[in-house]
Amino acid sequence: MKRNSQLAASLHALIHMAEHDAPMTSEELARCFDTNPVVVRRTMAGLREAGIVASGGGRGGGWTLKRAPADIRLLDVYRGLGEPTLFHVGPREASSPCLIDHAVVDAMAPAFDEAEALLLKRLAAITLADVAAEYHARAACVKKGKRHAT
Amino acid sequence: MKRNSQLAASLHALIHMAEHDAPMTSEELARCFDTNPVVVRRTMAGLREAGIVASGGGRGGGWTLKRAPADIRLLDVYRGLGEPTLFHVGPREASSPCLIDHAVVDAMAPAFDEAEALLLKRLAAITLADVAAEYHARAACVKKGKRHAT
DNA sequence: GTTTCATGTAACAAATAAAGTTACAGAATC
DNA sequence: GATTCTGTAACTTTATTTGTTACATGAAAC
Repeated sequence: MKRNSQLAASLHALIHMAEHDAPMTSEELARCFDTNPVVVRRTMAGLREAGIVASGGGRGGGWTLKRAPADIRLLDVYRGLGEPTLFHVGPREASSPCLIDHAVVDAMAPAFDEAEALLLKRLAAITLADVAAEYHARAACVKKGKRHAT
Repeated sequence: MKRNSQLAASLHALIHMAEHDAPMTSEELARCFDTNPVVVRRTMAGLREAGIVASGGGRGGGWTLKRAPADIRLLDVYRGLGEPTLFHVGPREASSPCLIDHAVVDAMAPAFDEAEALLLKRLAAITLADVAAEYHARAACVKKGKRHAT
């Protein structure tokens, strides 16, 4: 099944913005992921409303972080994207009037709810600054020629 | 996004089979979910290989449970379905050579891995017998006229 | 104030994947 | 041997995301 990559892509974009002094245009960002400027704008629109990024038009315009990276939790980004459905698999709405269908949904739901709660908790514990630090660590390794196996 | 309902549908089917003495044909099961017999066979094929159900052709043929409901964990069913991707959202494979991409994936992965582990653990703790019990409880309520709000 | 460069958004096209369908071969009962 | 079921391949349909085009709007530079 096709995976929703908005969250990963957004984080990627946000780090680029954090590492960049001037605003970045949609086109610059689009080149980073090999996608389309309009896709970038669409995705960023939600993050702007969530107060995570700001956009400016005209010459020298583009996208900038509105908060410090340490102040942006992955959960915030996820929410800014409109909280897309987390699970592929899962109890669909009990569609039929069949009681078995309801029993199945009720039996499965707690497991998925718990997993979702844990995931959101973890996403709340990671900030953009953490991801940036991870990136800098990697960049330092590469400079020293200690490239990872991955 | 479209949700993979195979797990919920399979469980639904398995309960029907548990409640039914004789083998159930693909067509009977298909009617339960308002779907197609071929879809049922396709889904059940994996469960047969996992040793959860058995199928027989010819007159009086159809699908039967191969193990006791108390012996069938939801996790087994999930595995029998080929372990479809659990998450919609999530770190895609780090596609670009960009180090930031890798950093993002590495930062997100533990959160998703933990959530997945928890979910699988919960699915391992629920058996088909539990779901059947949930169903019987509901059926009893309806008989007594104490229908749920849901 | 006009030009230029950027976002904002609507409308449409392409790509992808699940689900549904048709068709027919193969196996088990009667 | 006829009937009734599964097994499976091939195709169609449908839903959703992603990509694209087009153009209106707004901000800075000159």
